[in-house]
Amino acid sequence: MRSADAAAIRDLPLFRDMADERFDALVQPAFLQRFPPHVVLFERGQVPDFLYVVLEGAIELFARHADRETTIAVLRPISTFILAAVVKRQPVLTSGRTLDPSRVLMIPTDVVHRALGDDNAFAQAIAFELAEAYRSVVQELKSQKLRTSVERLANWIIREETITGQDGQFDIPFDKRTLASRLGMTPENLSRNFATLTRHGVEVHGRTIRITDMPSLVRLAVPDPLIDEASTGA
Amino acid sequence: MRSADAAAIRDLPLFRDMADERFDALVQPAFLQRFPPHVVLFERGQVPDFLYVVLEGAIELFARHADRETTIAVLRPISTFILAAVVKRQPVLTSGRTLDPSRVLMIPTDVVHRALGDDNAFAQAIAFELAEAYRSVVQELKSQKLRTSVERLANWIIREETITGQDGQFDIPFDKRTLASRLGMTPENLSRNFATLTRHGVEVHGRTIRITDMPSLVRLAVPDPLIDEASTGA
DNA sequence: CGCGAGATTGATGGTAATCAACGAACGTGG
DNA sequence: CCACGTTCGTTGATTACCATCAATCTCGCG
Repeated sequence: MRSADAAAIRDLPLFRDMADERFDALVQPAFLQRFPPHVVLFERGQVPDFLYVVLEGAIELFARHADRETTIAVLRPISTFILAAVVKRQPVLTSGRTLDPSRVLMIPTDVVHRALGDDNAFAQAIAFELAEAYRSVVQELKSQKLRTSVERLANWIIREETITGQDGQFDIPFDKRTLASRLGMTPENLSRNFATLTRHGVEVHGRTIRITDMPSLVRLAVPDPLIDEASTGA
Repeated sequence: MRSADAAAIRDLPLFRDMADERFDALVQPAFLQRFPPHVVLFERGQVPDFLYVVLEGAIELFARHADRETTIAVLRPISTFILAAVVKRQPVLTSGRTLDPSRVLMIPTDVVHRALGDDNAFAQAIAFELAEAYRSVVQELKSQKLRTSVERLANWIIREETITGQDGQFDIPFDKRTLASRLGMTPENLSRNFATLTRHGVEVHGRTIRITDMPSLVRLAVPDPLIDEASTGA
């Protein structure tokens, strides 16, 4: 593993408070894998053999049902995923695949469990991580149940702009079809929603989005901290 | 506190593995409160002072946005709630109110945090509890994004029947309007969906639901373990 | 017995999915 | 270097699903 990676992982909330030797015990048996884009890392329904940490690239968690498919989350560096299934040793509820070329750390489930039992700081960190993940899905559920699709899009734009540049402009970090799936709509509907937002202070050129009239956009979006605000990360 | 309550709480996954003295330290400073129906226990946006455990009755977690409102979860005995906000000391994302007359145990946040730091078994139990809660919301999100409203209702009926009697009949445990909100539809739409299910092996009389043709109902519902199956509870 | 909350039913409109066709961007091979 | 094909996105037409508004019904309870 690159030393830059090791440092970055070490600094994750999940590992930050561990003793050095414990951290080593966790990371030594781990694999660092590189994946091309659009590769499935695991299928839903399997008890996971590994806890994953995305170091580079992007991972999509998605679910299929009948002939429908939807994106549950898109993970960007540096985040863990399928922690809950690892902790409970239960089947993962989603499948996972790369969107971009990605580097992923894979820590065997048994190793995680050993650390969970041995190290109280680690157990606490896992509790924090899961609490954060839980809150984030609740926000997603609220967004889905309380907003129309164009409102979800508008709020996504506002949030993305604050995360990235704050210069009123940014690029969509993946396919529009993936964005549509993330936001719970069809690609066609996403197109139309972008067209609608044209009348509310948004310009779209390819993947580039520019906010020309933030007050107008905010008026339509009605952002709500209890739905949109990312945690401070503890 | 009634000794039957104490025993029941003691046996919760969250507390089961604690040493006796730790459990006492947690429960001694707690309050046992009795609430009438339709009383708000806490409002969204506040950092919670207590971790709640519902011992009797039913609690609804709900969210408002603009002039819309939806039910995020209904808690029945014996479950904890707003654990994630307590663990992270962050504002709760939902408000909470009683549906029925309820008895609720309230454990001060500080006390929970002390136990979290002191007791590895408790920290692990919290991680498990949060993992379970996380998975449950992910299932809800999948249901919401991948199913139509009549499918959600059909699956809810199947699930409820297996949980309660398995004699093909049960009572809806709350108002139909609450059920509608839980399932993400309007009361009017719930009515129509019940009417639709009449043609698929379901009879409804007031709050009583009887399944007369399970294969037919299953054919419409297409239940999916990764959406509908409750955890074994560890 | 009559009131009132909850539930149902009907009529209508809006939101979003689907089906279909077209257009733009990109990569490949001739 | 350009023709071609493929993929992705857009646009249009239509349908399905669901919300809303309004009226009526039911039933528990004072």
